[in-house]
Amino acid sequence: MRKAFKSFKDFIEICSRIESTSSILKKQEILAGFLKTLSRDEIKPFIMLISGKIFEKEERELGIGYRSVLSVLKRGKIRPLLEEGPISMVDVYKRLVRISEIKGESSIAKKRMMLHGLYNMLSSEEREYLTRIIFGEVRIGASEGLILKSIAEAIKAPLDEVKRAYLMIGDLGETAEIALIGGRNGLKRIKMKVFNPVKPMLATQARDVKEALISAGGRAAVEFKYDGARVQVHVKDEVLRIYSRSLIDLTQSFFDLADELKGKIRAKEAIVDGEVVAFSENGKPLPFQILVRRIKRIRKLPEIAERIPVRIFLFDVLYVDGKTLIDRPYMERIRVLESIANPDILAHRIITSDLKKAEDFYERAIKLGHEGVVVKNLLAPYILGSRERTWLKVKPAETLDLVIVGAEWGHGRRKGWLSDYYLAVYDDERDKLEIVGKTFKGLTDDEFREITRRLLSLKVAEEGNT
DNA sequence: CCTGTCTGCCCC
DNA sequence: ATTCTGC
DNA sequence: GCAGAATGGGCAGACAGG
Repeated sequence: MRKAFKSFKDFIEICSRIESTSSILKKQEILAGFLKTLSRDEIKPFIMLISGKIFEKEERELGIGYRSVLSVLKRGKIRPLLEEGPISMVDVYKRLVRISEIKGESSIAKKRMMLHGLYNMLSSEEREYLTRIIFGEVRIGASEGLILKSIAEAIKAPLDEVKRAYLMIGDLGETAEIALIGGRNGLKRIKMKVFNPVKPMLATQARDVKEALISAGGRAAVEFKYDGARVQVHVKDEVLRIYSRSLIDLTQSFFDLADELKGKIRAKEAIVDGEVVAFSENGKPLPFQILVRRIKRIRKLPEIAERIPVRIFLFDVLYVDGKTLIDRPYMERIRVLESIANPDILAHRIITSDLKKAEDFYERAIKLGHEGVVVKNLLAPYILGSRERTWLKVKPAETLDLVIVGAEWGHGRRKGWLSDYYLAVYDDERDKLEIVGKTFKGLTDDEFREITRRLLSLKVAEEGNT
């Protein structure tokens, strides 16, 4: 069957049809229908454009943002040298890729020039969509979930099969390509593979240890929750790579850790899950803000690495030597993890049904400078890319003593009250108040009246509305 | 060199 | 990361 | 309760321009 090439205009038409449809099922039907008419080279560009991403896992960036678009739009339209036919959907995508490839001196000007050329080929409606694509804000209600459903519908496969494949490869365009070309068999062949990072499982919040322990089944694992960056470590023979939560390769940023880990994971192949934490010389954990200085740093990385040593704490394992473990219960995975990893790179954990012991463990985590704990159901499988209630994080609520240093008269319902408060924190070292923010929430009407009265009695100056 | 501006499926 | 909203 | 969309703060790299 021969398929007609899609113009960018066809793409826009589908976008606006989906956007103006409120029913999710209808959107899905339109999308599935369109997917079926695409030739193989058009699948990936289409998926990327409609989800407003241009790139998925690639280490590439567009380098065009708000400022560049604004400057290009201000230039207005120029007359094209040749009257060209309608631009194809794939061509628009390729041009965006080409823009991303421009680097080095005067690259910004060149990028803007190319963008200008592209805008000039488009109608005003097409331009609007292109702008939305560039900002990653297509927002027509065709997000990840709907696209997966549409792929499933297009090839008449169960949604779970498509989802499973997507979670294993972590790339929507590739998933669509495999599904639409290779069908259900193509999807089934996809397996978890080393150096193919997958989306990590996430935890939901619990109020306190008691609530967490009860909902985790009474007897549960309690692990330290570290204040660092979530990472996935992949090993095969002598090669080791470290990926971030969003599947970015961070091996370079943590080159020292990567080296150290090679001798500490005893498996031919493995994918493990953990947290990287910065430590001070005296062995105290440092806050995330310190760690982040190493992430994606290039300049003076060795010096920074020396100054900010990091440790890793592994708490799960997804794959070992050809075996995918995500469907196995937590306890079994932990046993495997303990059998392949050195004890000094494992997250601190206890397994208990005793609330007192769990709470003591939590207190100890806080005292040692960690964020709190994560309480885990012992039977829970590892659900890729999902926020699950089988993992419950508990951390202390942030509280701060603040002083109201300014207020604005309210509008509408709050007319006559001071309702917008500037808050400051007292800086001991410099003996002065530092404004840290502003709030207008969290008070009842009576409290507003009371605060207005008290603030007026304490007033030192007034200007305009403030 | 240094400094300011823009950008980023950034990290949390 | 958190917060809000619509389903 | 869930998923999606919107939001914030801070940080470093790349480039432009002096």
